[in-house]
Amino acid sequence: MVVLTLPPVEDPEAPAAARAPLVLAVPRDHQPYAGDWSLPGGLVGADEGLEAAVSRVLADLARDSHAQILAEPRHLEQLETFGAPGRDPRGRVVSVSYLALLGAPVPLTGRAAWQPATAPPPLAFDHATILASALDRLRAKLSYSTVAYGLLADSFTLSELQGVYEAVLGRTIDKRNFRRKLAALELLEETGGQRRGPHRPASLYRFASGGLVLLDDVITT
Amino acid sequence: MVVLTLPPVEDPEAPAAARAPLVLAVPRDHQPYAGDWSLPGGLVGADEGLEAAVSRVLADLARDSHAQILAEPRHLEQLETFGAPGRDPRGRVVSVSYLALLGAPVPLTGRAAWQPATAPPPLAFDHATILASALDRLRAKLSYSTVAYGLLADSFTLSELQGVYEAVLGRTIDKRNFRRKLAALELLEETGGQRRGPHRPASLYRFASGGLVLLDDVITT
DNA sequence: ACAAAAGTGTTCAGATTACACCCATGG
DNA sequence: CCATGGGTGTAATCTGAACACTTTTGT
Repeated sequence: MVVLTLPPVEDPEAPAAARAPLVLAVPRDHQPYAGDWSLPGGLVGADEGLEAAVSRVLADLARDSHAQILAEPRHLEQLETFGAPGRDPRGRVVSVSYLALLGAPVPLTGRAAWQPATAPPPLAFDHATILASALDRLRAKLSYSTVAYGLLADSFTLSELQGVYEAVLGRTIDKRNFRRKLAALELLEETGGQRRGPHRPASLYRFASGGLVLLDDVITT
Repeated sequence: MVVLTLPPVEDPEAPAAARAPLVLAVPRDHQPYAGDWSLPGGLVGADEGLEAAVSRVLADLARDSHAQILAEPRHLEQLETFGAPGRDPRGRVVSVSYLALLGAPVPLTGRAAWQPATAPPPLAFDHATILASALDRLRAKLSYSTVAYGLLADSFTLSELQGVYEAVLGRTIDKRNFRRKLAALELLEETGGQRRGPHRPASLYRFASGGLVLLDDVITT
């Protein structure tokens, strides 16, 4: 289970790539790999669907961390399945990895913690591989779908949306071109609300079609 | 295991969509779903990797069908993992599906047979879902990668390559634009060989980089 | 008034589309 | 000599990239 999110913007002057994704990790205190971090996971019950097991793992995490929002990620999708013999020294384990996206790094009270996803601490088993595959998938999907919604609140400003693209793709995007392209795609609708601050207020938007939409091609501007 | 290929061109006048992909299927003679067709598969051994199990299943198929080529598909990749309880009435089964591509529908001597993938006979279990997901993936991937190589021989003419795109995408493509784009991508190299027939000989090409290459975007012409 | 982010057009280059004819060979 | 598929160019349009200033608010 790879749970990813983006930290809030701290230094607006910092390069886009500096706002790196965070991943939810749990420290291991038993062998093997004691002291390393691991991605949360769990066994699938004998009569449990894969999605059901994912929900259960997330619900447990939410309880342990006193962060209810973890139980309802904004986006959830299956990634790869890993089954090399020897990936767990204790015996044969096949793991079906899932990607969960959250709108913000909610504070966690338990042992789980947010770690930088692009430069994580040492990870147990083949979890570094699993994490890398999740990040690749996320980056690829930003380009041809609306997955960005998974990393935002229900309503958001155009600058916030642009910030998600910049943070995940690791480069800056031209504001005017970004907005023009977005307007042409007709995916967003104004909520009517505004985000206020020590500056001109920004209109809030939402994705017109709640969930994931695949595009022919691409936000690359 | 979804093994796909394309039939040879029969009527050059027929619309591109008429050359529909074929899928390798095996008739079931036991309950449940006796009389239906199923996708080939097998159990993963206790100390066997997933890829190793796939190779074994393919090798068995190749032996039963007297078609050695089945054991070495041109392309192989993991697809989705299916684990809903009740997908097999006999008990809990989790299936990791794989996509294998072949350059041609080799003749089969055993019980396995080629079936039209887009309008298959009744399929057992959730195999229709698995097949549909494989076709979706193949179509999507043609647009942003060189998977087409999986459905061709080692060397091929530009018209054959174009035929793969037309058959899988189900529409015709302009010959001159297709070739111009391909030239710009610099993915192909001439083998020096020629394909002869009752017409001007065609130069043979191969993909310069043996395997799969992902493109920024797209052959859409 | 000043700082901060929101919002908005135009120009240029490269890419994509549409479109039709001659060429080389086998039979 | 004819049928068959192989191979090639150009003009019109669309799309993507680069680029800077004015507006609205909070303090």
